[in-house]
Amino acid sequence: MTIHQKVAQSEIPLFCQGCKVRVEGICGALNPSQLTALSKQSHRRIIDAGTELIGERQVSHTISTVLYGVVRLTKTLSDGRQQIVGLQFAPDFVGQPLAAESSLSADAATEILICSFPRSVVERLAQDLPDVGRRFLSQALKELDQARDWMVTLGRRTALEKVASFLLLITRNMNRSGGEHVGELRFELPLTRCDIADFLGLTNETVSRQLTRLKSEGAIRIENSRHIIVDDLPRLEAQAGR
Amino acid sequence: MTIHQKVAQSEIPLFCQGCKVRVEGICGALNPSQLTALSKQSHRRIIDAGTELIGERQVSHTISTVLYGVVRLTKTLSDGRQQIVGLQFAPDFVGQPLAAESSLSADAATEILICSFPRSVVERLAQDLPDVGRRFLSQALKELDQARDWMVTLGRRTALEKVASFLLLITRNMNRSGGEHVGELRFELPLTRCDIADFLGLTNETVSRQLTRLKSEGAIRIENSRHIIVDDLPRLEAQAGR
DNA sequence: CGATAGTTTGACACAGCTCAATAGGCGTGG
DNA sequence: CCACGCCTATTGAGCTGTGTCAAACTATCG
Repeated sequence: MTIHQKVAQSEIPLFCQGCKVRVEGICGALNPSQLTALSKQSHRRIIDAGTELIGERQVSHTISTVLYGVVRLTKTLSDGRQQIVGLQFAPDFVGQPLAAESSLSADAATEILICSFPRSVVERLAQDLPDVGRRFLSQALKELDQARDWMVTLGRRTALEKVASFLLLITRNMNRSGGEHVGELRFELPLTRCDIADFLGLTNETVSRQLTRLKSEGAIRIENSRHIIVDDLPRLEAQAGR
Repeated sequence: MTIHQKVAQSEIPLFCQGCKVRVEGICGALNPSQLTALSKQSHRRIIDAGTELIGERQVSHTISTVLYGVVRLTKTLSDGRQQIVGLQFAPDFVGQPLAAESSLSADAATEILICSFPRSVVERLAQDLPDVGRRFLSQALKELDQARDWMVTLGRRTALEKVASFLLLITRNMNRSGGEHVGELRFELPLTRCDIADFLGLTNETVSRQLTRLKSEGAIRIENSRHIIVDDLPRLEAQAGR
């Protein structure tokens, strides 16, 4: 590490040092002094799995960056039918940049660590710094693309293909750190069978059946029902229905 | 009309006068001189139904505003299964503001009138004028919200509810001008039965059956198979499954 | 060690798909 | 003006994938 880098790092607020998503997330668009200003208005906290962050049709005055864990975005029909419309992993953010009122509810799917800012502060930043605004637009477009990809899965894939696609999605997002993985891939599912069903537009029974089918065909192994090992990634990809 | 308004209008480039979507669309964020500059780089054209505007995985250097008609955004799996992931009505725009390469294909569902700008010009505008950037973000968030609403429909509604929801969507977007409509609502469907099926994750046969079911239950009338009359809006809304 | 929540498995029903035949709308050409 | 052909929509009959309901199994925690 050069002296210059040391100085640059020392300017980063203590609060943000060691934050794994600082570079990728919204904060990546800020210089050290802006980061210091923002860090004074933000606070970080651990939240239990199952806790609701924002309710449907509820006004929220904070925007949060996910540092660890998975947040589940759901929509619910009046008769109780539910659909998960998005999963937020680090370094995604939760909360709407323009509208205060949410049209969906956000829950902690797993235990999560988030860093929250007042909406007003973030909006001022977005107004003053084009780079911040562009990051918001960029995340919105990324989420839009993901949502549309998922629409194809919901509308046109079979149950087996849906479950395989879901496992691939999780594989990609839970193992983001390491780069290329050769051989076996293993991870903890961040969702219950019911959640997976709500994400895929299926029932938990069907999800369970398709998982055992993938297991019996040798693509995956299941331990503890939450812990999955992908033995044959190409086969799983084929079963997802390119 | 006051004198001031007359002067203001006279400053608007001839090209843009009479453009119905000028205020709502992206152009609404521009003052007359900016509008004049942009209008010199834009051109308007009528495009036949069925014409492809942007292909999947294709680079596009223009961004267009829809002035009239309906544009269909689709994703296709390698085996030919198709899903319509969005419909663009006036004054929505077509084309990605940040990425050049599209992850979906855009077709004219009906005959359309669009106004196209070079991507580079629009991006410079977005960079220089916070308002333009905010309009892009705002449309992206609107589309994200629509996509997520549609995910609920795809994943959790029955065929009847899907078709009813589709008719409501069209009703809202084809009759946007008039405000409150009492009594009968009538419109031309911008999509064939196959397109509707691709939008709803169904087959054309199922779409057809559910339409006749809605007809026989008295919610709608069908003339010419494209021309629909909504007799009982509340019933249609009930059948969409709030 | 029992209680509770989540998961798997089975048997059966039915919504929606597939395949196939018929009907309707519209343009072209005789 | 009617006849023909093409394309789209409708209707029918049977099949299948996924949902429903119910029971057995597993893990976790007090």
